[in-house]
Amino acid sequence: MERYIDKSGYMESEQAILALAALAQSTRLEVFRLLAKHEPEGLAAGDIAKKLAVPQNTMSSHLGILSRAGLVTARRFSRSIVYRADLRAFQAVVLFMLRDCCDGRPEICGPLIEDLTPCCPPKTRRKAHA
Amino acid sequence: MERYIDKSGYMESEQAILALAALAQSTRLEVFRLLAKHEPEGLAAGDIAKKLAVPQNTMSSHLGILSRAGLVTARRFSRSIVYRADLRAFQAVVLFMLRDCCDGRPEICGPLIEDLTPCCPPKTRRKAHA
DNA sequence: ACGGTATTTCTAGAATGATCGAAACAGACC
DNA sequence: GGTCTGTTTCGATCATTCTAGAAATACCGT
Repeated sequence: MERYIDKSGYMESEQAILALAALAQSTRLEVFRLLAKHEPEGLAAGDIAKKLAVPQNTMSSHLGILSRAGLVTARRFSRSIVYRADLRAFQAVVLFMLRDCCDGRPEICGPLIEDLTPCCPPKTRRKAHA
Repeated sequence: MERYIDKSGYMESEQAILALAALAQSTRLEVFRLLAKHEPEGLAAGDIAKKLAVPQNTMSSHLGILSRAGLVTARRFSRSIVYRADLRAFQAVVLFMLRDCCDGRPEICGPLIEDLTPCCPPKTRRKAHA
């Protein structure tokens, strides 16, 4: 891990790896999807732990990892700490992954982007296939 | 990890975690981006190892992990084994992540998808910011 | 069959990560 | 201050992953 420092664009890559590693764990993946679903209100740490049936301290550790990865934000409301998914950060990771894809030949990855409409097809776009 | 088996949609989640874990490692992330850049021709295992300055056996292990995660495909050409990025599989992971996002309220994650045009803006879309 | 090239499997040591009990910390209410 | 509730930090254990040397496999040319 400390061997790739001299690569150009390393900082961004390091950030992406932090995010991917944070998501590559079942509990944390569920947490992120749960928080994405509960945008923009967010959810308190205890509620997340309860909902996913994980001890509070274990969940706290996971939330810390997601937070350090920049994928969630934490804000205190009196006693509770409300977590929210940072969808912009997630978007940045995806963009990083696809940045130089196909070396600028749209015919390769174009159709890929076509279908990237998860829950809400934007104005001028519609899903092309099943 | 063996505690979350009874969750609905587990198989898909397991697949996503496999992919995310595969990408959450600097060498493998570089490999995937390198292969994405070299679509659709692909690259031989040895060339990948050389390009990223990693021993062949270590690289082979990484390629095996990416392959088992479904993110790359391998095909033999005489002596060489040519690897290719499976961008469809990557797309599936992203779609899984965003599936139920915002619980069906387009105003939340709509703008997110707006900007998801990495290298090749599709027909009716153009990049909105720098 | 032999030698050479390309790649993978085997193996083991070092490093990293997950889990959770127990203790500590922070805020709210009386 | 005392005592709840909500959350995090500490510490220890257990499991997983990274890495690469050495050996094995697969294919090609002669």
